[in-house]
Amino acid sequence: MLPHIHVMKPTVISVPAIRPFSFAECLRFLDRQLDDCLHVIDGAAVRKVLTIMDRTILTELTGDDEGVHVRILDDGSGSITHADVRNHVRDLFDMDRDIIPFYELLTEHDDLAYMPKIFRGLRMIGIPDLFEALCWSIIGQQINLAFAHRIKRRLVMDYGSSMIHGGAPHYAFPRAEVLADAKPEDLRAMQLSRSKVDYIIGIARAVAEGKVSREVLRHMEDVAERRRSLMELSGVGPWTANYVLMKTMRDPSSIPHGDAGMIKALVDHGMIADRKDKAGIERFFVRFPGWESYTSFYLWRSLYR
DNA sequence: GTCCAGGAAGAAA
DNA sequence: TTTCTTCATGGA
Repeated sequence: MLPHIHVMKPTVISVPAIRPFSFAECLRFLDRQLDDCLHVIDGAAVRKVLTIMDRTILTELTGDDEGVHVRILDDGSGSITHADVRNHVRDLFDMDRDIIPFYELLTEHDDLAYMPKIFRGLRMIGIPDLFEALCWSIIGQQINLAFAHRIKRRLVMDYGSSMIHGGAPHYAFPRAEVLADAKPEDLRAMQLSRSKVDYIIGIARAVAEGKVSREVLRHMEDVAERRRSLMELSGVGPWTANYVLMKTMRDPSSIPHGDAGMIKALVDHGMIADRKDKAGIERFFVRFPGWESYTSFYLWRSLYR
């Protein structure tokens, strides 16, 4: 049996994007001082454990205006192909989308025309793992993001796996099979509400049993059916369903209705005067057909200037 | 003390 | 069907 030998020259995979693309702008969104435990910002690079087809690898992502460079720091079991990594990163940074039509719509809007300039190349950062997206959105319901990240960190550190690099652990979100068997009182101790504990365990079981997955959703007739299906899960309302459709399923037309941050951005931009002006919000989005998700994401981005 | 955070479910009206 | 109430906690 051969001894395990470390590869001296780490593998680097280049992933080109459809321009305009800006890795710096994507990094800016990831680095919001929110202490996200699922990636580590290190200067111009971000280290992140990627879960691809149920296996984990540790990567260091850098990039420029042309794309992303993926350095494999730990290939885990070694069974992930470069093509799989490339496809995963393309999805994570939404790199195959032509966002010029979106920029044209923004430019036509007097109060948002600054966005294609200031945020140029920003892509909607996704959450490829459906279970993570569901849990994260449930954790974040109705509480501020800093608090939500603290709760997520406790959950991930207790139930997630990690890969060591530079003496520091890098975490992957827990598998549904693990959280399906978690003790409710242990989750409750992480300052999740009793309701959210029930939601998360229930969804973990549904995902572990294969009742809910990206594949199951993808095979449905249309977005409306996917939305209905997600909302059948206890704990998933309109906001969460649309958030998951945006971040995981890459639906271009889902709006996170009721989202506190989005509404604040609309008020800040003078699009609506009253936070509960639903009709005003509907009127606003009429100007961005097919780009409602991106518009919501750029509105979120505007909150961190 | 009050109000708001990247809401949802169950009860009440 | 629409409108409260409750849930959890922290910060402004």
